[in-house]
Amino acid sequence: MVADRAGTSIATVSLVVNGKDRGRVSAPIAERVRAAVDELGYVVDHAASSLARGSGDLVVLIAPDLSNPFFAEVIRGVRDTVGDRFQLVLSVTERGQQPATADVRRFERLRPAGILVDAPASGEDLVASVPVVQLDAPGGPDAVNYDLSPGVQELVAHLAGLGHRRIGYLDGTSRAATFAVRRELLHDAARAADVAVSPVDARADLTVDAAAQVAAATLDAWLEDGVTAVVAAADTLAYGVLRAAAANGVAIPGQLAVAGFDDLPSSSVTAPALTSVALPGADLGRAAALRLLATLDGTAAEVPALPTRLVARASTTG
Amino acid sequence: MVADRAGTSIATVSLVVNGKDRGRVSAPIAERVRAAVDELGYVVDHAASSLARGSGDLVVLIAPDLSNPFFAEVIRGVRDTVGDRFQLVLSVTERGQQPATADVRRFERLRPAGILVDAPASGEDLVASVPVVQLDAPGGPDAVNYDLSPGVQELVAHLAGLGHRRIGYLDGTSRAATFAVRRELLHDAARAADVAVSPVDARADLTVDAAAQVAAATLDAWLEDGVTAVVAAADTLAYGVLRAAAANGVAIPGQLAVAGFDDLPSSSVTAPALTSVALPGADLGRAAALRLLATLDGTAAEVPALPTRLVARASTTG
DNA sequence: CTGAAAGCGCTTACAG
DNA sequence: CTGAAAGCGCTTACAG
Repeated sequence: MVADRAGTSIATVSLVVNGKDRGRVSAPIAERVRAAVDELGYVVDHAASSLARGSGDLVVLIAPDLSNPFFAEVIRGVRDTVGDRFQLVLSVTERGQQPATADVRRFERLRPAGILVDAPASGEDLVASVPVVQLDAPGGPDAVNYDLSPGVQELVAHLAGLGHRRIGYLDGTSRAATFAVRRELLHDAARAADVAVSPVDARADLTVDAAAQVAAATLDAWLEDGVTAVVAAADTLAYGVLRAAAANGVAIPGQLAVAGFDDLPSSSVTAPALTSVALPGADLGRAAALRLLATLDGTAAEVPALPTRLVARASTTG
Repeated sequence: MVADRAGTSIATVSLVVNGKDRGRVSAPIAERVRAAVDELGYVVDHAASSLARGSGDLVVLIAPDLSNPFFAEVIRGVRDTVGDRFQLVLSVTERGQQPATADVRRFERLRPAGILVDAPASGEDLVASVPVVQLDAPGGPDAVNYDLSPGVQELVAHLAGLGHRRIGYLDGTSRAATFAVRRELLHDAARAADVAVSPVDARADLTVDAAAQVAAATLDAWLEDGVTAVVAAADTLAYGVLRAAAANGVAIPGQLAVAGFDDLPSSSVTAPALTSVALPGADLGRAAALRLLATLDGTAAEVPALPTRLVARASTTG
């Protein structure tokens, strides 16, 4: 340890550097240490510090593949909340994969203070030797979730109000539990509103390209089945429907109304602008981070589910 | 170390776990160790391992705020290349900030094998005790860059060919060097093609919302100045122009043609679809990761600049 | 082929 | 108020 060139012991330096010098180290000595630290550009070694301490100042956030811009919002919320107290590091899964137990295990090695897992594969048992908080993981323990019901009900009421009696559903291939919930809630709401959901099965990876391909292959089936509106499980999927419809001369919303989930920033500039159930990503990130911090402080805070609502735009209203 | 319940020494376990047992540990013993490891769910402690070894198996990628979906592509390229050999961890800056020296310093503590820095603030001296490769950092040492010239020239030729004689430019507020280069190249290409660039100054943060606001406030000035086409420094900025134009009844491309940089996936579904200089993000990530791996292997590979090209769509062609 | 031992750079009781 | 010492869990010469 170079900084004992301040003429003091290693232990004293450690105390000062970690701000534990209150009433343990005299002011002039602490000052000398700080000066030496500055001069030498010293920075405490994370590995050694974690080892000695038992755990470090890292918070890791494991998120699905970022091709869905929704996660950028979530990350921003986490980052703003975790702040300076911890160092946030991110990990993303491979394209189309959801975070799973193996990912948590791999990051446990880093001895983080805690782990955040966004949209994990359902049915995984995400326990670790450090606190874990899940995001958007309906049914999971220690999860912070959206309350999707109001948004979905608004959406169905909106479509029913516009006269749609039969809707198609473009699902994601994702194994995240939230997608199962979206589908179910939509079916429930439709039943209650006396709207039929077409049995035509369509599902795609969460990218515009993949969705456009699936939508192109499914458009005819939907129309033949009498579908007048398609709900996609995510905005990126809905973009694919928009693209496929444009390519095939299907008028939106004239022949087919389209809606999604997420309300991404770009959903206001699509052709036409997209109706979507807004899922405030940054809020989710903030809430989860807050919950993790509370757990670390020993003040386990229950976090209520986050509200969702419908944002109606031209892709349904014309 | 629990796993010496295999009836062997700690050292032997370490050798086996790290795959260094070839010709050092007998097969039956190695097998016994592996069995014990499996049973106990043992996983080597990263902090201790890094400490003893001097450096770990982490590769860190420091990227700007992810609200620009472009970076998701870059990350994917890096992830696919860095692969299993290293563990990729990401760090993102605060909204609107570029990676800087302080970020590199902070991650040095983790003793990564190497650090990748995407679109750093220009003028930063990003040296570290571990290899650093920069991405999209014109002028930086050890940088992997785009060759923007061909794309920009195609863009200007495209606009000139459509009869535009005076274009506006919506710049980003980002301090990343790539934005300075985009602006300069556009001016150069315009001069060569006898196209004027309007002196009307407009710059916005790289989000659709911010850009829409700036564009709304600038539209009149552009039109009064005789501008018939606007080039935005990034697609997200161009989306803002599209939104502002739609809100103000400015026809695109009739009254104003619009183009961007990046060619994001959603640029094919905007209203109208956006003309853009395509910057293949995943390729950039792959090239930079390859270069870092080569450096780590001692085989410093020079990586040529990545090609760019124009993708013309309805926002200019009508 | 295997094990005992030193050492990686810190932190934290503990003695002084 | 300060310092000497043990120990965090590994890896790697080194001796056997």
